[in-house]
Amino acid sequence: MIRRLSQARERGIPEATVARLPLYLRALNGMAERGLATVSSEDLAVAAGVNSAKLRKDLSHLGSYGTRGVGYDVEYLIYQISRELGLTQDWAVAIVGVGNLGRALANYGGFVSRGFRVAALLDADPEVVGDHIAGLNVEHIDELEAVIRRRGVSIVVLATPAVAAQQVADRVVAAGVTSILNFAPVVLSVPEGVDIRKVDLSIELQILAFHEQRKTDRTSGGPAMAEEWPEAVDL
Amino acid sequence: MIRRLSQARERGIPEATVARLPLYLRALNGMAERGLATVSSEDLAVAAGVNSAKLRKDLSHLGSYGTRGVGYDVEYLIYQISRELGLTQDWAVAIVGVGNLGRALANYGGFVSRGFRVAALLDADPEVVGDHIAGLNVEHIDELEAVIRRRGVSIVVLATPAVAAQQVADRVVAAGVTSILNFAPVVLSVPEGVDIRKVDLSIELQILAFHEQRKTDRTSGGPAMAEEWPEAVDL
DNA sequence: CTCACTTTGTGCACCGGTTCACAAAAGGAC
DNA sequence: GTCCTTTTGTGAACCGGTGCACAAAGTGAG
Repeated sequence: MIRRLSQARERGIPEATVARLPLYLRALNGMAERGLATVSSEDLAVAAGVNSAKLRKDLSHLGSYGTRGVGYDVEYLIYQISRELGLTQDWAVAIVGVGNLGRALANYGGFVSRGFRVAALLDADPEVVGDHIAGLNVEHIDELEAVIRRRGVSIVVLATPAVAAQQVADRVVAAGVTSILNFAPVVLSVPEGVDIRKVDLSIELQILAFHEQRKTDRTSGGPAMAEEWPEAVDL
Repeated sequence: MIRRLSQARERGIPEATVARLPLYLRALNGMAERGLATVSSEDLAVAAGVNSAKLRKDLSHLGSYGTRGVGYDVEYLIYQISRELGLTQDWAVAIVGVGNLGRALANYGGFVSRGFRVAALLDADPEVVGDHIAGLNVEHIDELEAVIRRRGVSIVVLATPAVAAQQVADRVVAAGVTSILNFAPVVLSVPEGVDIRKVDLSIELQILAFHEQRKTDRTSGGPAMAEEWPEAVDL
């Protein structure tokens, strides 16, 4: 029996689906460790914290890998998702900026585990250059282009101060890198074709604060709406 | 002239808008520092990296704070967004888990700067308890409930290992906290009414890898689609 | 074989969010 | 005052994503 692979995934998986595939993968790995051979969309959906219809639609974008009346083969599905995400190959990652966050990222086990390998740590501070962190030698930012080229770095993680981020991003892009994970709290501008993902701790907290405020407002009467706003507010 | 405040924001600001307000706020603060008095939606949109129509619609959810033909008053808009996000009050944050990531978060300046104050650091490891980090004494996780109560903690940041996260989340919720920022790579289950936001470094990398693979696939011909999959793949 | 049961894959209606495009409003020149 | 310019605020079309609900496809019992 021939699978119509090119039919189902001929062009483009929805972005929302791509963002959930790692979630499914993590749940599936846990199941594989516990020795489960097959799993229903319902069970996997619960484990991943999503709706089961959504899960089935997501998986249908990769191809028709389930068996009606049975479910999905855990190992096979792990392989298919891994391949789709590109985790069957080895990605060399460079971390720029070895402050507290950069250090944390370098030591973060989750990076190394599946497909990703921290291939370089770079910093501008001569005080930090030469340090050994997570088995790696911290190199000077001047070496950026050479390191990217020599070690085949294709993903760069920016953990620099905000002021340095754009400048480093420009050099990284010029060196041919097209995937950047940015932890600096700035809006980076990069040419078309370069993918940027942003993780912003303070934004996450502010969103939480908004909802928290709503919750507490509700219990203590409506908000006081001043017509004039306090002129001497210190922001 | 009386502003119809309760009209525009009578109930609920769209979630997508809330997520962008911190972005606008950051851009506005930069402009205030540079001494700008007013700003047009176009300029602010560019600084925040969004479409100007979207920005205007977002701001219109807070009220009608612009002046046609002129733009927005920078200071006034900063105040309105800050108030809407709940940043005019002081939020006590506890960080649970003082590993590399917890340490990085504790030292992260962006937390303290606007409205947030790290009020406690907690860990289960006796080796770490008693350490001084970022001017705070690391306390034992047994003190969790007491610390939350005594210091009025309303937001908890989870930076624990994955296995401990759910357990800590349960205790935190039982202690009355309803806002959690989770860095552990697990799907937490919490009762209705508790807000969870999740930051997952490895998921971000996997999404980047997916797009990176697409880009490189395109340059080196279509992907080779094996009908049989390698049986002895090591995942 | 047929029948009963399970579970996938998907058509379709719905919904939140984005974007365009423009009327309404404000300011300035005269 | 009128006219022209600028920029906001929003109606309406559009678009991607969600979830219901069900037909199709598979298993297993008899």
